[in-house]
Amino acid sequence: DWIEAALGALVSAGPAAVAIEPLAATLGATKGSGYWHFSSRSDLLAAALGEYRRRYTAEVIDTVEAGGGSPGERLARLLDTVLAMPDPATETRMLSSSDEQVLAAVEEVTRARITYVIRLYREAGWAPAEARRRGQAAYLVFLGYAGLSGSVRSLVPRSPAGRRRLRDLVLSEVAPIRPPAPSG
Amino acid sequence: DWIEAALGALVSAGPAAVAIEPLAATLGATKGSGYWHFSSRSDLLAAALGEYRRRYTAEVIDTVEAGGGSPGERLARLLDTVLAMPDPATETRMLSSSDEQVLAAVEEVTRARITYVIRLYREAGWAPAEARRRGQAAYLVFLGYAGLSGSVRSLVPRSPAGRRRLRDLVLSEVAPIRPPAPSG
Amino acid sequence: DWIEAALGALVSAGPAAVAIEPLAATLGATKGSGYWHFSSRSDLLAAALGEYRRRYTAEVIDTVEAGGGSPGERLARLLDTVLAMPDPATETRMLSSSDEQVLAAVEEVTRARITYVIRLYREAGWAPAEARRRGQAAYLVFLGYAGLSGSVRSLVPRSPAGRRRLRDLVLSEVAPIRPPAPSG
Amino acid sequence: DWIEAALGALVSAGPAAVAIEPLAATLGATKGSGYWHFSSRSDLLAAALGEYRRRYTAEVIDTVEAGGGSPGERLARLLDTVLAMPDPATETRMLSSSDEQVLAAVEEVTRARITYVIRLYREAGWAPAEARRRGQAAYLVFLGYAGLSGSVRSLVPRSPAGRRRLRDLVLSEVAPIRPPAPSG
DNA sequence: TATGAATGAGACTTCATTCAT
DNA sequence: TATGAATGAAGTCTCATTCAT
Repeated sequence: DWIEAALGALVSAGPAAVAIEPLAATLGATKGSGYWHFSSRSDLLAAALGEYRRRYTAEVIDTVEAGGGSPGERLARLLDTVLAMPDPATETRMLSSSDEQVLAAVEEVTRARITYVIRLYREAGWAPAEARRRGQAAYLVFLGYAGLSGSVRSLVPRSPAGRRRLRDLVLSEVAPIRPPAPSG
Repeated sequence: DWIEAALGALVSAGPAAVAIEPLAATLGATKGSGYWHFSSRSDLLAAALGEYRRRYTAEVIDTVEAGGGSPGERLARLLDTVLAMPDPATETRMLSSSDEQVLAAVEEVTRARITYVIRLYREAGWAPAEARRRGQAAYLVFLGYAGLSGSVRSLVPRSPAGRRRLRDLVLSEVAPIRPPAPSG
Repeated sequence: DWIEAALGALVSAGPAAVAIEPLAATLGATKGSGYWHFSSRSDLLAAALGEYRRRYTAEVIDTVEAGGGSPGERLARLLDTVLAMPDPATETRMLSSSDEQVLAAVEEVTRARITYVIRLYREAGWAPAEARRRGQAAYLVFLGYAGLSGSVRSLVPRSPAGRRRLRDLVLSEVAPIRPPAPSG
Repeated sequence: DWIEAALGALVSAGPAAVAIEPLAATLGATKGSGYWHFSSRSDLLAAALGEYRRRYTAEVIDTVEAGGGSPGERLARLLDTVLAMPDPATETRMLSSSDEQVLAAVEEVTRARITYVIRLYREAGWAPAEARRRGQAAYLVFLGYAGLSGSVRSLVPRSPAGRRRLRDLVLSEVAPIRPPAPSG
């Protein structure tokens, strides 16, 4: 229904597309109906953002955690999941919105995600400062990947094998999760 | 004049802001005037994108090259320059556009930039495949940084010192430019 | 309940405010509920107007009459009452409505009020034509006062003392109720 | 054109009717055209109110003054003019508006008109306080007349003769302009 | 080289009203 | 006796675009 359609618009076309009239047209409903469910466009957007926060952050983390395994295994699964997401450009569209509401949601999900990644590095045995650096670096690579995926696909690995290679690059070189061997 | 104002709008507010009506208001001109200079909004946007390509890619590379030095020194200067750019969110806004024209420009500048970075890694002595991987990783980090800079500033280093630290992180860990010592 | 709220809206914001949606919001009820009680907005308005006719005309006259006294004393009390009414702008709002229903109510209350005032002048001993003239003049002053009270408060006496002065002005000069002394 | 139509709507149907879409329909133009001439509905209303202030206050006073004569003659001409105005309900509609803009205009014209009437009484030889009382009383009668004219026509003299009688009532009884004879 | 005027599409919002349950 | 859901008209506003001068 409306929330599903709003989330769809948000993910596939960005916050600007979360508007009552076009969604009504999509749903075969009238705008009056939209204004029954949501008191304003802003209200509709809030609902879509709430759903986004849930599905694109909390649920992903929960699923990864539910799978268990070592921090490295979980980070690998997390990367596999997020690199395989359809519409990675969603991330970039939200990041580049100038809407306060959107920005607040972006801040929240970003913080939650980075916090989780840093936690994985901590669990893997890295010292706090080092874990933070690596977690941030890994997240920046993800965002960059999402940005390019949405536009210049030719410059970014899109095949499963390519994505696996990128995942391994992050895991072993960009921000290795396996701590250095105890001694030289 | 119009092109300057259009570039300003592009850089500070994104492709969507490159529109004839608001720019006319900014310039104290009339919409009719805008349509004399540019046959359509698309035409105006094309001009702004051309200017963007020049100033935000070619000129930056030329300046870095003109400074000379080792590949490592040049990459360091390049990072210093792009991390210090005002409005880093511009990158994200362009990346998230759905306009074909914008996307074509994005593809062109992205390709040129990555090609240059890869070249630096080549010059530093890395084998082609390795240089490509590192160049891409470095560019992804830059894009991620630009994305966060435009929205969640609190999560990204914005101070000169913080930027220097990020630059060094890229140079020495994420995608080291100094090739491994010949022997163990 | 609904009628009370409708009368409140009528008196404090005019006939246009007697609408189902806003009243439902005020009452914490739904629009559907409103349409159960009243078949249409017009029906609701009719109910509010009926209540208005009762409370703002018949009851006022009855109360004044119940107080007894000479015609002059009763007119004085009537003026005190109507000049002290909260929301005198109600009168003006109804007068300026273009709704047939409202206009019919206005005609009815106006006729009843003027008739009563003329009766007081008749009882005070004035000849029919003279009583009619004075009654009308007195009512016009009241309406003018109500009009200004709702907008340009600074130009109209709002304090109890000011209202008393206006009342006395009407009673003794604008439309004196005490008939001229029989002899010079 | 637009201003004329806006004034027409204001005078014949009240401030609420001064809206861009309906006027566009009336004029056979498009709303876009309206938004070319006026940046907003508020802007259009401001223009209409400006015109109203001019024509329904300043011009009336100027014309009356231009005719010359004693204060009594001028007040008589003023009353003849305003009692004969088409759409007297305009006054009531403006008085009962809740729009700040409209109220400000109402305050301005009311003040200007009452000031002028009081001046006539002063010129006729009345002391300041007395002139003020009479001026206000006369204006209240005018407003009351305007209110009833717009709604309950049957209760108000509409014929030229009836209006003349009302004018004379004001001039000689409600608020006599001829000062009392110097001595008993 | 512009300006002024206008058009029309698209989106926002408010309500009176209807209707199945 | 309601409630929830939906419709549609009417008004708001912003812009890209066109065009005569």
